Amino acid sequence: MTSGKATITDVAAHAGVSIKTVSRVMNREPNVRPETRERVRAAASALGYEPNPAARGLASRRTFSLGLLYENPHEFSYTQRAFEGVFASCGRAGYTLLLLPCGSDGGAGANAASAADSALHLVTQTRVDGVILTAPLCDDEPVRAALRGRDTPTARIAPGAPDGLSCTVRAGDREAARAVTEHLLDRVHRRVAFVKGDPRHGASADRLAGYRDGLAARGVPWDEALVAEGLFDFDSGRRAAYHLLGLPHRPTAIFASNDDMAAGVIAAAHALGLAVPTAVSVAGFDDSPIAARTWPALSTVRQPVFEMAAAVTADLIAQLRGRLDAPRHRVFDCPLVLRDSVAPPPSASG
Amino acid sequence: MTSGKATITDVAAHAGVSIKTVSRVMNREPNVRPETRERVRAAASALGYEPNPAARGLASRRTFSLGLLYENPHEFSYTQRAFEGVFASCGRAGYTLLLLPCGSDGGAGANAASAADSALHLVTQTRVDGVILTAPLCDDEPVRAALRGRDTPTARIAPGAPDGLSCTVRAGDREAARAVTEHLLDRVHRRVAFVKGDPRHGASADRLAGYRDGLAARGVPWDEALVAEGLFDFDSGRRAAYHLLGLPHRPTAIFASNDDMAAGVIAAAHALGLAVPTAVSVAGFDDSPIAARTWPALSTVRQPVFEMAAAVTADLIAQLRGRLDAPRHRVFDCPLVLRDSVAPPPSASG
DNA sequence: TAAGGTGTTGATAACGCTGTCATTACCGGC
DNA sequence: GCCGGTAATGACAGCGTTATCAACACCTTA
Repeated sequence: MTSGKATITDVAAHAGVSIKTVSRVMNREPNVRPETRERVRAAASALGYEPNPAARGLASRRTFSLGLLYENPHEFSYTQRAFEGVFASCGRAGYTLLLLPCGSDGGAGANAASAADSALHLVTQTRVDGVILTAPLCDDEPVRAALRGRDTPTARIAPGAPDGLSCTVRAGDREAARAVTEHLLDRVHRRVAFVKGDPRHGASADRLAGYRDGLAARGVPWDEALVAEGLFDFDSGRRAAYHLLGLPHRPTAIFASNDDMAAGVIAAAHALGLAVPTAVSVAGFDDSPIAARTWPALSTVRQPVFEMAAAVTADLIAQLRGRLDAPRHRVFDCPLVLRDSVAPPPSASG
Repeated sequence: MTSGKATITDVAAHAGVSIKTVSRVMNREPNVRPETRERVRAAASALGYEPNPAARGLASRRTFSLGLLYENPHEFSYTQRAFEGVFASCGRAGYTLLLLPCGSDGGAGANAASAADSALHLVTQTRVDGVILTAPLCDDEPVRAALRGRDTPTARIAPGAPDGLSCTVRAGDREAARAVTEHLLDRVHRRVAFVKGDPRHGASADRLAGYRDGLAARGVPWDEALVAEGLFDFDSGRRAAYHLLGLPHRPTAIFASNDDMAAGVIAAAHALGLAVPTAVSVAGFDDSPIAARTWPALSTVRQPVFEMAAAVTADLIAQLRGRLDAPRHRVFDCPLVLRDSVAPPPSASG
């Protein structure tokens, strides 16, 4: 194992072929005699040869790397789980991943225009072959316009709606939210409140719609008073819960549309001296790590972020490789995860 | 703003200079007349020129990118906060960041040998200029040996001990752990238990030493029975708490050496019907996001991961740029963050 | 046997930049 | 006015790959 300074020329000389043949072997191109292929392989590994990505990129006008754009997320560790999934697919395909953080102010008011600028800048500067957009960037029109302008192939994780241009994955947000709502209605009472998510996320509207669906399915009338605003972060969940639990006729269950907000709801209930789930039931959404760490542990919906991210990334790479038959849009099911934050059905009917 | 296909040759022609001069301007090299520099700048921006990183890398034998090696972390969001800090410094310096996940099995028994292999492979394959190692990889001897063998400049975030070769940042783990212990001792009682961290992390031993220091400073004898094993994850914290709180003469305070374990301790206490902090006080370490999300919110120690990561990265880049006078080792202070999980001093002395 | 594939290989020109070194312009001092 | 030194600029050769196209070997088929 020589130090990795061998070049393709060295390998060619060692194997007694031209550099082009070595290139063919390294790139798994067809039309090389198996015997030749093997000889080149042997020479390459004997010399410890590793292709130089810069030279490869220069000659082929490709970088074999993708960019992952993200904003500092409210959603607890959602982004990191997405990273892992994207990585898994990149690794398998021999791609490299560049992370491109957007909107430096990790706070609430990330500036969309500047996110687009930084996205554009980073994409042109680093010349990635494709870009992956996580929520809420995937629904950010300026960012998307910038990318379209550069003809950058794009994958989007959890956008509001698929389009004709990019690969997308989505969770069955609406169906899952409906299932949670029905679960709550079946196990507890009639007064199930809902905490909305950040309106910039496409999923927020879907989850709200699912809540309405669930209500309708169980014949419970929609009550505007039981719907509170939220931003997908802990604090907004807590605030919403203080509001909801302070209502004259307070809800007996709160469905927060993500886990971080649900954790806030639990904290607020504790602080108000309301036991969970005895006095209030709580449900979340995502099955993020925090869901198993609250007390009581959160009943929620498992959003398979890792698998979703891995899948779109694979689709994007397939597309980059010219496979036009690759799937473009996927929807993942989100099963219920029942833990301890929802009260069992009352023994006497309510 | 033409589409970014302009090359250095176009800019040179447009500005009426040689490509070498354009190169000088783009690289901020000295010895270019201000007037010339300005003319080139104007031409570059008129043409929307962006240097091609592959060509640059090929010619200069540098990639202007760093690799960040990490393992799937037990520590809640620690890694992600480190990412952000590393990014901040990379962005400022015009470097790009490649994430290199190690030890694919995200679980407890990450294989050290394979981590070294994958580290080595990724480094040689992507030819990064330098590598940043997060805990516990920063103390992994096979990984470090592999990097040394390639002469890859390295920065380490939170290693057990600095060395002569790499840039490092560490937190004042020992001092902070001592402060927590003293705080607990001062506000509560004599029986303060300790939950150890993952022995692979250098910081674990320091925090334990700090606990001993604190005990000694307050004249409280060391009691082996009050020290439980842990692995920095929620479950190990919960298990340790069940053990500790089941002791005949149980502790009245538990100092878990990170926040995720402390969250486990709180969950266990709740489950056992012991109110926090009335019956048991709990303290954590890190001030990770979960610390503010438990109920009651966790008193802990703020480890400034973002700032630490940003600092080492800047140091590493300085070194890559040949600045030999750049700082090599930093230690950050970790202030106490007092919240609601520690009982106030008893009105009658204990 | 000749014509026309198909599979396999190589020579050589890019790719867009930086490094090296040569060249020119300009300055001050004697 | 000549010399040495330094600032400013450019010519040109790589850097290590891939792409293009030509060349050749070998098989069919007529």
